[in-house]
Amino acid sequence: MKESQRTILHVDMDAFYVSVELRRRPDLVGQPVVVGGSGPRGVIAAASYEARRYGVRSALPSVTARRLCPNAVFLPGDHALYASVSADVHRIFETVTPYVEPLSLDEAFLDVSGALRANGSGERMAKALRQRIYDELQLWCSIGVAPNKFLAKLASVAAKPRATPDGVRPGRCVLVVAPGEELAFLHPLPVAALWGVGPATLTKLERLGIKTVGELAHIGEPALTASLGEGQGRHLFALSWGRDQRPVEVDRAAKSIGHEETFATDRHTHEELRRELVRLADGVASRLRAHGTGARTMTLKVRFVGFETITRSVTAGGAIDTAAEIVQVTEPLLLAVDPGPGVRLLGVSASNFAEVSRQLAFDDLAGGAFGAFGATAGAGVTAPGAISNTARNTARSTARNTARITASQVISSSAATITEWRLAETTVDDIRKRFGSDAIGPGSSMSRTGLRVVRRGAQQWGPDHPDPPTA
DNA sequence: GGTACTCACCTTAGCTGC
DNA sequence: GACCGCAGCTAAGGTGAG
Repeated sequence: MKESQRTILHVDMDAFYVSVELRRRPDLVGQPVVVGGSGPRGVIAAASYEARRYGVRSALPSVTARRLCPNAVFLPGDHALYASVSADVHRIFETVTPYVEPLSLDEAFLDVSGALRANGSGERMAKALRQRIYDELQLWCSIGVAPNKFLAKLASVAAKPRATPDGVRPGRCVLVVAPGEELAFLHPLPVAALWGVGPATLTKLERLGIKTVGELAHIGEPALTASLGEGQGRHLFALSWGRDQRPVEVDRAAKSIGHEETFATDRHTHEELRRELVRLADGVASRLRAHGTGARTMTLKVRFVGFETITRSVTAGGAIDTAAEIVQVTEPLLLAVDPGPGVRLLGVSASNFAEVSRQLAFDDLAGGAFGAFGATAGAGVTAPGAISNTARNTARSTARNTARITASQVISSSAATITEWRLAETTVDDIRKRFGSDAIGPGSSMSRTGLRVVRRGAQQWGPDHPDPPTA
C-alpha cells in the first residue's frame, strides 16, 4: 500500500503512571503528583501536569524534583499495575484493528487503513477510541493521525496538554496530519523533534547551523551523510521530508533480555558484586526460560562511582538459559574489573538468541558458581545450599501440592551438572509461578532479611531504600 | 552538581577464514 | 609464504527512545 493511502494512529496515554495512580487516589487529583524512585539515586518516571508546571519531568533526579516542587506527592510506582492497565488499553485497541504495535506500556501505533470503510475517517476513529478508553478506564490519551508512524508520533506529541508556570493548557487531544499537509506541519518543528536526534546529534547539527526540520531538509543528503554518517544521514534526511515507510509491526520479537541495578550504596569487592551478579543472572535466566529461548552472548555492564561505564561481553558456542551458566560465563568478566574505587551499577544482559542445546555439559559447575537456592514462602528466611534430587523432588511436590514451603525444604547438595541445574531452575520456575517470584531465589544472594529477587520493573526508577544487611 | 531501567540500533576496530 | 580484499563474526562503546 502506498504511504499516502495508509492511516496510522499513534496513541499516547497522558501522564500514564500518574493517571493510573489517581484512579485509586482521587483525593490527589489536581495536585502535583510524581511517580518514581524516592531514594537519593532515584529518578522520576512520570509527573502530573500540575507537577510539570514546576519543571518536574520524567527522568529528572528525584532529589532535583523535590527541590523544584517541595509540596509534590511522591508515589513509589507499581509496575505490575501499570502493565495490567496497559493490557486493558491494548484490548480496546484490538477491537479497532488487529494491526497494533505496542511501543511501551503507554504508547502504541495502530494501522487503521483497513478499517476506514467501516468506521469513517481516521480522525473520527481516533476521537471515538479516545472517548472509549476514558469511558472504560477513566484515562485520557492524545492521538496523532497521519499517513506514517513518524508523523503520527509527532502529531500525538503536538496534541498533548502543555504545562507552563502559569497553568496547564489543554491539548488538542486528536491532531490530524492529512496527506499533502506533511511539510507544513513538519518543517517549522525544532530539529530535536526528529526521531534519532538526541543530545549528541543535536550538537553536530547545531554546528552546521541547523535548527529546524526545514533547514535540515534543505541542506541536502550528501552534506548530512558527510557529517552524521551514511546510515543516520540518510535516515534523518528521509524523515525531514516526511518519508517513513516502516510498517506497523504486530509481533516484534525481543532481541535481548537484561537486568541492571543501581545500588543504594557503592560496592567495592568482587564478593559483593558476585552476589549481585547471581541475583541478576537468576532474573535474566528466568525470563529467558519464560520466553522459551536461550542466548549465546552475555554482556556485563559496570558503572563506576564517577559514572564511567564499561561493558564486557562473551559469546558462547551454544545458547544457555540457566543462571548457573550465565554466572559461569560472566564471572571471569567481572573478576577482570577492579571494583576498588566503587561500583554503583551492575547489569547483565543476554542476546544473540538461539535454541538451547542440551548437548552442553559443564560438570561441577554449579555448586561454587551459584550457591544454590533458598526458599522463603513459609518461613521467611533460609540458609543457602545446593540442590539434591531429594530436595528437588520435595520442592517440586511442594509446589504442586501444598500452599507453603518452609526453610527445612531448602535445596542442598554437592555440585551438579548443568542438566541437573536446568532441572532445578525449572523447578524454581514452578515454585515462583505458584508462590510468587519472591518465594525462592539463589542462596548466595540471600541476606538475613530475605530474598531480593530481580523482577522486570521491580526497581525501575532507582533504589528506594538502603541495602539490607548481608548475611 | 545530579543523572534509572530496558531495549534497539549503529559505528568502529580487530580477528579469522577464504 | 606474503599480501590483498572481502565477508562474517565478535567486542566495545555510543546514542536514542520511552
